[in-house]
Amino acid sequence: MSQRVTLKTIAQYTGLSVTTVSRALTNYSDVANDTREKISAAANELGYYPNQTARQLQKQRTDTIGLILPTYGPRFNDPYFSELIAGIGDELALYNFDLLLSTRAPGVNEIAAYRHMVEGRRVDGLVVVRTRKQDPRIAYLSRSSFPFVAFGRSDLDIDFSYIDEDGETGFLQLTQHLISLGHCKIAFISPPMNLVFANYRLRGYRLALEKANITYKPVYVIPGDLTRRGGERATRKLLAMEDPPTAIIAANDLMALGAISVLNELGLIVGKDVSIAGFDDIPPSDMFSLTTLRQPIYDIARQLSAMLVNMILNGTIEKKQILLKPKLIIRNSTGVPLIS
Amino acid sequence: MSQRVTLKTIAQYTGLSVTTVSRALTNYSDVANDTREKISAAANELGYYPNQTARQLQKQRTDTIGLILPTYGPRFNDPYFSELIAGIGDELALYNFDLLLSTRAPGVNEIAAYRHMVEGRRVDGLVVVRTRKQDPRIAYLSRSSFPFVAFGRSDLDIDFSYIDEDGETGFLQLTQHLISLGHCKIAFISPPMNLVFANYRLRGYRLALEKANITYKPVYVIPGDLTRRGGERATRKLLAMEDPPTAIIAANDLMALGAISVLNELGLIVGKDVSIAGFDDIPPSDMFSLTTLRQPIYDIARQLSAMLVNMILNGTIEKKQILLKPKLIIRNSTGVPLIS
DNA sequence: GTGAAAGCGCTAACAC
DNA sequence: GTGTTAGCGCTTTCAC
Repeated sequence: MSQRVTLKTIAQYTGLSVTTVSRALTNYSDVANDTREKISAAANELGYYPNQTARQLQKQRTDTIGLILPTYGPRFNDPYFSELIAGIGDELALYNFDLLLSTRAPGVNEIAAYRHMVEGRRVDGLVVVRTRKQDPRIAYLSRSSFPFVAFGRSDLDIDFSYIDEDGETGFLQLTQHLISLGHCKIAFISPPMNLVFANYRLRGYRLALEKANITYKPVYVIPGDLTRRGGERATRKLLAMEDPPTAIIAANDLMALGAISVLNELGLIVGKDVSIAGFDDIPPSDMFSLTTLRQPIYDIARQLSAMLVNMILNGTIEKKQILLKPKLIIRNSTGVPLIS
Repeated sequence: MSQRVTLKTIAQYTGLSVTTVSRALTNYSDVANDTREKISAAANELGYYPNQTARQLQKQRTDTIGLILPTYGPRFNDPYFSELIAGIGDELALYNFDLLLSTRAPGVNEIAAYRHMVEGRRVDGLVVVRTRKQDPRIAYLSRSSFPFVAFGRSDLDIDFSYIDEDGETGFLQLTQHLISLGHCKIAFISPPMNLVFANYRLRGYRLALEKANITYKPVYVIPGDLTRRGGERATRKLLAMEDPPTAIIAANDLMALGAISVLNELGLIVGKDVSIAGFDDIPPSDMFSLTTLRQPIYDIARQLSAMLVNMILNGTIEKKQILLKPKLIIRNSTGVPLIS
């Protein structure tokens, strides 16, 4: 590898001091015009590029934000994450910020990964996704007064910036849609109950039942894990019941797709024999004509990143909370129940 | 934000020198046992965590590898990328490496993003994906003798490490499968032709036709862009021809899914009215019973990362080239053609 | 075994 | 306008 070109190299080459070279190259303060030109000519010629690490150390800023993906199990594959990353990446590009990414399963190592980024000063801020009720990440970041934004709320008594979907209202609407079609045996495949949105979504579901005077049956609520496999397992259980539901609401689209694939396998017709609905409206969902609640993940990710960068750049203290209404998308996976 | 704890803080606290503290904390050389204990006690108490930036500057190593996602158009969403990131992230976690990620459309800014990571010394190595025939990224990295590995080959006369799928053999098999079913009007939705794998895949397709004495018809080859929308557009064109194909091979699953969605829309039955096949075997593909060539993206990503980290850690010079055979997965999207 | 000194490459305060 | 000095936080000779 050829000898690195540093400010020193240019300084020696031009016979000027390192300081002057630095100033000329960052368009700082007053440098004589011909000096500036001489220096940038030399910089070009020598192929100078500033060492970001040195700059970071000096400026105590990394121009980087961090994201640690909570991956449950190996080989996670969730369109949610690719939309998220695309949104964050595209937005950060506008500010010349970089994204430092780790994948880590929730648990002990997880906080270590956060410490590494935070206390190791690898990033200027963090995006926290899939918030949990007693979220140790949020507790930790808040305690460290480190800049962060979250995709989702938490049950902690902590004031922080977030964007979230109003899952309660969403599932209220969705469940009411099914009820209006004539369903009263409606099952719910829930997310892991430590996730905050699990409660909101479940609450919306229960509220709709209540309003329609349908008795809430706990056996109809099966815990899922947000993966397709999880959706499949839960659906199999539900359909094996002696009094199976006529409609299944999954807490996200991926599990709903799992449900659909089980129905297909059993030769049941989606939206006829059993109605299915989800949440997210990820790319494949329209192809299955899945009734769902649309959550603009990409846009939310962009907005979150913008919020975070502004916090960092302006040192903003006040927190911003945004609650979005998901949009009900009715497709053919939900229909009137068969007369039984 | 509370005062940062550095080596100096601990040094003052314990009355020892910064050097000794550093040595004690990195388990280096000989430090008296009680000194070491005293120091780690103090470090714990004060909540010390080494500043990674400073360490990087000193060691001239970042323990980070870079990935710049070539995103065509806004809101890209390709399961290919999430599998890739998952694989890289999981593997890097084993080595305590981080991943620095950018999204950038191919073009002028793209190389700037590479320069930023390479010459700005932000990373120790790079993963290049979706290689192109005259790939400026590979040319650049090779010229800079910067460690990198690629997912895919290139037409450049450059020796570098890569893993690639044998697309030619794959598409030969896939096309022969369709021919054996009785198809002779087989269309091909190609990737952008500047991508290296486009040629291999096209070549496999043509080779199969040739071997079966089927005349190659250029009108049956439509350029796509690897997205679902692109697959839809191409399919519409193909089906509107006066002599439409009975089978459509798409260069990747995403475009194949686009083809399927057009067929559904037109009320045509997949695998019956028209056969469809793809490449990748991404998660949704099995749900559409898509015949495809399986490419283990996640595993390839892990292996690529391992190769790269080894190059970095051991300063390996010799290049490694791996060509994998994709596996033909026959499902119901391909069937015998209708008698016409 | 421990410390002093130098330096990674850069920016910033202060002189002149 | 430009140079000198100091320092970001760490590791690494080289003395003692």
